Amino acid sequence: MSSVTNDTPSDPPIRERMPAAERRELILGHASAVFGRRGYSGTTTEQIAQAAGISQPYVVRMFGTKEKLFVEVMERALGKLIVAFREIIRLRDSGEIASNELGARLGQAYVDLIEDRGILMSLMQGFIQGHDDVIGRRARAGFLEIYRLLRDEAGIPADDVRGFLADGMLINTLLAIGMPDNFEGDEAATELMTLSFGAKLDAVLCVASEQSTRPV
Amino acid sequence: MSSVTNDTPSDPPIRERMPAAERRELILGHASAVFGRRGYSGTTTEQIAQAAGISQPYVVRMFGTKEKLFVEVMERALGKLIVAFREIIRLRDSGEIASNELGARLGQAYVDLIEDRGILMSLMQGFIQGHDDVIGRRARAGFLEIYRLLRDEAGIPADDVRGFLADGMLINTLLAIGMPDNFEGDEAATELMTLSFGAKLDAVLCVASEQSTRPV
DNA sequence: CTCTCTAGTAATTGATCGATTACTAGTTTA
DNA sequence: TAAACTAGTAATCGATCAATTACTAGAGAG
Repeated sequence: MSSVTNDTPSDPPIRERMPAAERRELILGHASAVFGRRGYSGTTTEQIAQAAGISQPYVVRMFGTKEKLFVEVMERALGKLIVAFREIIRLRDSGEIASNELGARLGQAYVDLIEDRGILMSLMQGFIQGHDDVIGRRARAGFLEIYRLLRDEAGIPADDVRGFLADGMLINTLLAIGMPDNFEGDEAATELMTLSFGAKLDAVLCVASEQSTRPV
Repeated sequence: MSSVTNDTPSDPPIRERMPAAERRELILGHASAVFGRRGYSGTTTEQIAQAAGISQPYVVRMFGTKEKLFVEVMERALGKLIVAFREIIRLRDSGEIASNELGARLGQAYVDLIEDRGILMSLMQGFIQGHDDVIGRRARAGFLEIYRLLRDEAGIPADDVRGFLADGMLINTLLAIGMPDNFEGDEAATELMTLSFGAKLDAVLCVASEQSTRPV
């Protein structure tokens, strides 16, 4: 009797048995969503297990500890962000987009990642966990990796990179605070989100209404 | 036998007995520091009690629940932020500072609040807790309160307010990730912090070295 | 001096959570 | 087809934590 409470990542038909590598990726996806919403300490391995439709001990045994799972989630998120940015830089290098468009396109690539909210949110939850020895160290390294990527690989002036990251942190904060799901037509909230999410606003509010009415 | 492990807020000589109102404020100060570092779920009432030099049940009984204590910490932090901003606006209204300086002075007022890191950090920990019904609701209201204050009372154009908040969120993230305490001379980290903290960089690194070598 | 608050603690409790152990069913291989 | 490995679960354990209870000491009022 597998009473399963599935979560965001587009529930594929519940399969009973699955190669470890595939199960691993599935767990990471759900863990990303739950950690992203509830934070590291606020998330239980049981919540992740339920989201992934498996038993709690299996989650723990596959990753060793909750902490190791969280670090893997962070690394996966960071990896996806870096891939997205590098792709834009590649398009610039190959002349497919103009140099003066680079910043805007990178910004769009960032906002596009909201679609899977777990990516940006689990990263942010890691950033906020700076006091933890192992998570904090990984988070700082990851943050600086992004900074160097934008400055050195993309060739963006340092203070523009700072501004870019600042915009990103505001976006993260608005998502983490749950503004898209709970603004209830508030005029100030609407204005601030319009300015922050730009053309992606519709998508953000759409993803919000999908993901807000769910358990976990 | 009062074996006391005091925390940041400039340890006054340990007094045995104290009026409730005074004790309350003392607890709020220490709770702000601990919640700011470890987050809501990551903090135990015992850690707050040790920081404040009292017993764990006393902490709980004075505020009812951990959640109520956290909300009070948030409200106190928000209050201090608003007071700081209103003071700058008042100086502008009374002509003591020029209108075109307003943004810079508000920014400085924000950065000055880093001195007591608990204020900005406990607020940020609240922002990140958007999924929680009661904390999230309060956090959203507080965030929008700051937005309206800057836009309507200070009269700053909406998109400049957005930029201002973005800069603030980057500062918060750099503090929360523990960059000032752990950058270890890294070139990129130094550059980013210089750009973000500006003239306050020295003070930030100083507070860091004071507050990093402590328990809790 | 004693009565009565007020400020505080020690002890404990029930719930929760991460982790471990011991098991089972399904799949592959020889 | 039997052996060996892989994918999974159920049961449980020890630790931790917020909260409650029941107590004690000190200060002020009469």
